[in-house]
Amino acid sequence: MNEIEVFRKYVKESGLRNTPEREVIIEEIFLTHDHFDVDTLYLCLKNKKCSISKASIYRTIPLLIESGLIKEVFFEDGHMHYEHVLGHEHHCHFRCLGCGKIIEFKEDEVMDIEKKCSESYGFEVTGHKLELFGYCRECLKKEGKDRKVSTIDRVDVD
Amino acid sequence: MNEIEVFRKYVKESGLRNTPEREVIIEEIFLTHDHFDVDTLYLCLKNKKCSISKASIYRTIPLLIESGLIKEVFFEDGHMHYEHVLGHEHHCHFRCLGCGKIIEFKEDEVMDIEKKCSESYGFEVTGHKLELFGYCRECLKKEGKDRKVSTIDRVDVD
DNA sequence: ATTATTATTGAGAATCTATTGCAATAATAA
DNA sequence: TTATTATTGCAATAGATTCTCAATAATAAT
Ligand SMILES: [Mn+2]
Ligand SMILES: [Mn+2]
Ligand SMILES: [Zn+2]
Ligand SMILES: [Zn+2]
Repeated sequence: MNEIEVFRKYVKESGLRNTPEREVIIEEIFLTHDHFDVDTLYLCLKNKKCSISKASIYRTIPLLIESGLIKEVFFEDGHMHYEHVLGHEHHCHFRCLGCGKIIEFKEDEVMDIEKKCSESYGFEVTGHKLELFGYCRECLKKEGKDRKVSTIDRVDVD
Repeated sequence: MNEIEVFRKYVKESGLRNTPEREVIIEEIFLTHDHFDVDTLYLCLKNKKCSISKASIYRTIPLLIESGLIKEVFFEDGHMHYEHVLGHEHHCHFRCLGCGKIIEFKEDEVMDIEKKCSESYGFEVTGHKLELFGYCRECLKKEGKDRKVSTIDRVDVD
């Protein structure tokens, strides 16, 4: 089931109505794997001549979250940033405090924490959000700082 | 060094000036361990007759973050929520999607992830934010759901 | 197909959060 | 005590999101 089919199913089951505007929004969001915010999405569609009002975009976002197509990633510069979920493996985010860059990385150990938390507190954990802060390799080089822990030059994990 | 002393030191070293307004804000923030937002802080001080303008509160928040006294915790209901840091052990947050409750818990394993991330990518990791989502014990009981993983009734961890 | 029902749209107004300009005030240094 | 200038409070502003409402169109019923 692709993103459009998922949304159609969700819409039907929720007693809502599907519209071309919503499908255009979904298609644009799933075109790239980048993080996005309402304004860039709005301008992007405007440039492609398939302009959709901001109100409709704002009204569609909660539906896309509810249907599991997108999720909130981080709040920055006064507004929320999102990413699509379907077909995009779960990952964490590293934010460089030097250059502002966001770097994605995969990390399974958080699942252990989830499990431990379930067992210990009786929670049902359905998801998580992990963000690391610090300085990226480029910023460390630029400032001539040394990395704290290691000097190995690997990029692969797991 | 308590929070006021830390702030005085920070202010001096940064070439800023300390003011009674700022100390009132800090004292209020360190009165309880609760999460807070600008508006509740403002109203709280207003009720205590030590009213301080919202502009000053907004202008003080970045200084408190910079000096390491508070940090951002989560963005909810259209605005940021904070907590004080000094004298408050680092912890993660579990958010119940049922009742909205935020539950704090301690978790050391994230440090391993930080370390692994440093070593693998050459980042200098200075901090993290981990949030788990799901349903708390009370909400699970209310809905008659069963917990996924365990039925043990412990609350202590580590 | 036609009609009825009502969710959705777009435009702009309204609301809410956060920032900024400015004159008065007050913290620090000389 | 005086000079310097950061800070304050207030009001204006900017920016993000929600809301109002009339027109439109998706779905269900006929
Ligand atoms: Mn991402
Ligand atoms: Mn907390
Ligand atoms: Zn960087
Ligand atoms: Zn709950």
